[in-house]
Amino acid sequence: MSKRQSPSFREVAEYAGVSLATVSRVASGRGGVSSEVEAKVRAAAAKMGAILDPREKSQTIAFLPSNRDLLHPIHSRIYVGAESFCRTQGWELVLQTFQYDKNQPAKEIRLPRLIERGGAIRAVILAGVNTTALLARLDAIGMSYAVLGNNLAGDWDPSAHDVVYMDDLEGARELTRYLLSLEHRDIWFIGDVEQPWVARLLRGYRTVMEEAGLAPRWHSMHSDERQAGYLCAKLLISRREPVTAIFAASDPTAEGVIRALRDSGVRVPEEVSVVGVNDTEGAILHPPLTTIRSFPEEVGRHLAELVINRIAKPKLPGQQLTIPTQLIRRESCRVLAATASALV
Amino acid sequence: MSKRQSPSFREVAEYAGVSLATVSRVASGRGGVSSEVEAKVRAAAAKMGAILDPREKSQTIAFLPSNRDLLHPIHSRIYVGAESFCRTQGWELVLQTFQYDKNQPAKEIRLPRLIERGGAIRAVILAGVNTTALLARLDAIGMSYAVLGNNLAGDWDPSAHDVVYMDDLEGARELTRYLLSLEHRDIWFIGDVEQPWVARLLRGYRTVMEEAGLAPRWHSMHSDERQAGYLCAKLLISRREPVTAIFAASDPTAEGVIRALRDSGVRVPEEVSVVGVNDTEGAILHPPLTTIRSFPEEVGRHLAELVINRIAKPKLPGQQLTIPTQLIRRESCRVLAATASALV
DNA sequence: ATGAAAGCGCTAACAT
DNA sequence: ATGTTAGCGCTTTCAT
Repeated sequence: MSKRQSPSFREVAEYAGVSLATVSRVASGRGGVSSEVEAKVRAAAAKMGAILDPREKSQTIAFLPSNRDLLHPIHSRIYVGAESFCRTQGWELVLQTFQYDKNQPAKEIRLPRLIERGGAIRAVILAGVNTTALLARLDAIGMSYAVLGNNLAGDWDPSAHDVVYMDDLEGARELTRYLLSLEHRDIWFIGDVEQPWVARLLRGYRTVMEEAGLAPRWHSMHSDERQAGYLCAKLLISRREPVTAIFAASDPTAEGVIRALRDSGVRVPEEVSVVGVNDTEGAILHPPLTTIRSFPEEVGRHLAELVINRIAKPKLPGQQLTIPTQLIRRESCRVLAATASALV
Repeated sequence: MSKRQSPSFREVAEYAGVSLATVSRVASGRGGVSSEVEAKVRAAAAKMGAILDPREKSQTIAFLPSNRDLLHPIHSRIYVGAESFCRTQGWELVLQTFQYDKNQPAKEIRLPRLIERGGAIRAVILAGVNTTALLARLDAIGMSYAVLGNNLAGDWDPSAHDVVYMDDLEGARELTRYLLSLEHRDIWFIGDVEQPWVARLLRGYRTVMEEAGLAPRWHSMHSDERQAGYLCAKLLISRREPVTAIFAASDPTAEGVIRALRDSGVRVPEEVSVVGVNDTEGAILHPPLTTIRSFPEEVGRHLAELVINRIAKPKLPGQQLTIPTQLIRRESCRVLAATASALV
């Protein structure tokens, strides 16, 4: 056990030429201190290596996949990537699921106790589905954070924050272009459009379809991803919609779609091509699924890097980073041949 | 903010009829206090609702899936089940992956900082792959815990601890019996036998095979589960081993097996039946996989229940709980018909 | 092993 | 807005 003790408030006070009470006031953020004196105190503390905020002692960062019941594989993998980077830097990373209402104003959000109270947690990585109110809440308590940009609902200005994006918008465009390159024209989009990232995928799909002079068509269902895929596909079939390819908003959704098609005697990819998103389980489906890979471990690594950098240099302007996706061509798509879809 | 303050050491001292210093000594565990006086102090503190151990203030439990690089879906789901139970009881649950050497003695294990230091964490749930040294370490620092029994290597006495088991041993027996009931006789077991839970599955398989007067046969490979399945199955094929059914030690392993068989032109289940374990991805495979379901959320719930109970009643004898598994019959198995396996 | 008393680090109350 | 002073909660020292 090292005796490494940080200088006391009394010592900081002497060094800064102020009273003990003033240092205490600065440290507690209770107010009643002029900004000049506060700056003087903070400068003194920094120079002496004194710790005013007990959080500075913590070497632990929190990873919050907010507002998700289950622990999505993507988020597990983001955590794993972030954790392993943290470890190399001497930091530890704990994960805690937590929920708050999407309409809750900043002040009313009850943060996890480790974050709210005491100096247990030094900084936060936000994943999951978040609102700007949570960012405001963290700002208010002076907690540093980096955030996964994809799932942040509503309007906000990313430039003021440390943000990492998975480039699913471009991924969706690439996927759609790929289907077009296979001569498909009757391409449907299936997913829960209420989810912000699905809305963005839809946007990418629409852009490319419209640029190609085609009518984008989609069906949305707010439900379990897999089930939504199954039910939406069944619906398309029963309505005898013209369709030769289906863009599913996730791999599980694609799995549901494929199962629905198979149950209805429609062959994949011979009659209908199917693509998914994220490459979470595409490799083990039958047929193996064409999808876009989104490198969650890499995303986690960068989130960790940004937040650790933020801790070291609080004044730094916010950084934004976009991780490209990669089209993974497997066997669930086929060039649209003379053998038209059974459904047309 | 409520003013609920716990009684001070001074008050406890007065109540117990000892000095402030003695209470401080008891609280810090520094020693130099007779056991009678210590008991008197603790009794007084308990009666007054005073907090001697700062951990008592914490309402947060840690979930440690130890020694696993990735965050296995099973462990994610155990966490989710445990977290949601904790939440209903007013507790929070944080997850942290952490590694230690299997040969490390208790004293040398570096625990996560939140657990080692300060009063951040009240108790621990151990999942992942653990050694008895970690249990000893937690005992030494007076940290309450419950442990997932399946993955604890080596000899130990469960009766002294709070343990939850997934009954994979009986699951393996049931699965083997099921294959026997389909007339299979040439049944191979594939998995990484170095993993404690795989060793137990193998034991269940062997027991039933031997009771049926059949020779158990297995192939082990220390590798990625999926890849191990693929390579072991390929090996069986290339060696032209007689085989009509394969017991894979996990669903991913079964997926590898099925892919290897398909790549070699062997049809599942027509020529070879395949089963998996844990039902993590069996439902989305093709053909849908017969497997045993192990209810990880339920396991998590019970782990949380045991550890919360332990906090409330530290003197209670250890409790052990076994969660049964369930055979899930899907389409990857077939009654062995006159059409003998292509490999025989 | 225990207590009395001094000391440390911080907060709170009060004064200006 | 800042300093002075008192006080709280706990640890440490020293004496027995």
